[in-house]
Amino acid sequence: MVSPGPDMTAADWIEHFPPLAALGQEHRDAVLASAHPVRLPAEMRVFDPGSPCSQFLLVVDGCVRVQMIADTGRELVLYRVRRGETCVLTTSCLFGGEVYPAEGIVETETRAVAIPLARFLALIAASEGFRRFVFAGFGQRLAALLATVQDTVFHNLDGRLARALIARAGGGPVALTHQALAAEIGTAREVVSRHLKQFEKAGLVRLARGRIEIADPDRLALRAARTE
Amino acid sequence: MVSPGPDMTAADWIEHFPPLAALGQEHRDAVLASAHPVRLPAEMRVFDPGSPCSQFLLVVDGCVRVQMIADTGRELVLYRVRRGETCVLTTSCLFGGEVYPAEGIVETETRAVAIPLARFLALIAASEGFRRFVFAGFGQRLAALLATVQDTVFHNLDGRLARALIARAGGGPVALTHQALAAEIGTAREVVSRHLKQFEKAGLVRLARGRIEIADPDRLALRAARTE
DNA sequence: GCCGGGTCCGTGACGCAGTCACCGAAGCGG
DNA sequence: CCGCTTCGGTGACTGCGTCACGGACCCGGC
Repeated sequence: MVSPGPDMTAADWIEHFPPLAALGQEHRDAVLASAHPVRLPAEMRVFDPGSPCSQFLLVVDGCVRVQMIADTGRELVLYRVRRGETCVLTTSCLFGGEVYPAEGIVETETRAVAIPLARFLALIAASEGFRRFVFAGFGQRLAALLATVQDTVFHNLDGRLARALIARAGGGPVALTHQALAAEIGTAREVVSRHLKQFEKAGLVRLARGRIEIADPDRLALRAARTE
Repeated sequence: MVSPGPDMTAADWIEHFPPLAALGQEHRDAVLASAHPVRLPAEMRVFDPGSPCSQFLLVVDGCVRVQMIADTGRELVLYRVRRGETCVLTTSCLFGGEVYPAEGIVETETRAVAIPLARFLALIAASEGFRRFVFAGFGQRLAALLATVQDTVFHNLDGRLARALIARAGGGPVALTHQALAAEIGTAREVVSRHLKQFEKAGLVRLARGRIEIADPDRLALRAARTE
């Protein structure tokens, strides 16, 4: 599933990865000795529900999307792992000896450093800096994850859709399908289509096949702020 | 918020708490030196959304319920912390320096050992056994938490209610209000009332004010198994 | 060109779930 | 016995998810 990239060594990557660069020479050497640099192409499935988890992953560059999938096919994006971040589920599964409860998909080509479990545990034991890095990121991502869950369970679609639109299309018109938005907020494609049509009628967005453009950012932000 | 119990010393409690008993003499002494035994009365709010988190908590005996609350008043029980367990949110907040994103309510009088952050970090650094205990429990609880979330987001009420009934009333008739069941599965009281009435008509349960009794465990279990 | 298949979107009908407003019934303390 | 509080029941309405289907667009091959 995971293979070394052809053009960079572990040392190259780690040198460009701030959290590890701050580790201190001794532990950096330890990581260098056992870490595998990996290159993950876009669209690749990094893990599925039920996959065992055997190595710690630091994302150096790129973006991995982590989502749950229902039997019916409905999806819900939990979070994304970006440059300098780690995956809370991976860490948790490593520690608990569990299998993944969700799936991970590479969104844009990703470079990462994989650290085998034994080496990871040794680093945790040896380096306070490494512990701090792992656990602080961990706590922050879990908090964000719970906020997502709370939003999905308790808040209505209008606001959730507006927030997802701003997150995905806030920087200008962007390729984005109704299905992708539906997965983002855990609902069905038809529902998103209907709401988007309302937004368009209200002059908030402009729609084209496979593209969405925010027409009135201020008023859309107003909708996004209402969390009922 | 948290005060020492009057009748037991930290040593007494730790001696009766298997995970700590397995720590080895040296680290047990370290815990003894800084841990506070606490006694939490039923109904007490241990923490609220926004509370800072400054100490690690091991539950020696009793039960603490952890739940999210929406602005509208709707609730969702995330998990319970029982004998020998720790709270995944507490651990996560400690590591990440976050505030609690949920609230904790004591269900039955609870005894616990509180370990201040500094001592907790020292133990994590020093003892592999303690690390294993903390992180293994941690991973398992996070997995269970995500399963709860998935259930709430993707599955219909019938099955969720049946499962909640079995979990709460499976051991015989029990004091249990519709409101409590609604909070358990993250819905509204009226909805639970209507479904329970259906269950009663179907001969699955017997209802009385403030009490619910399972009349036909086998057929109720069938409903609980259907996760659509 | 134009034809065919795949992806994306629109829509109506329907059923389940959440909300609101209100009421009655059961327990409990004075 | 009365009044208060908690608990449960109900109808009307809205929002959302599901199903079924069809049309629109895109991109390849011919």
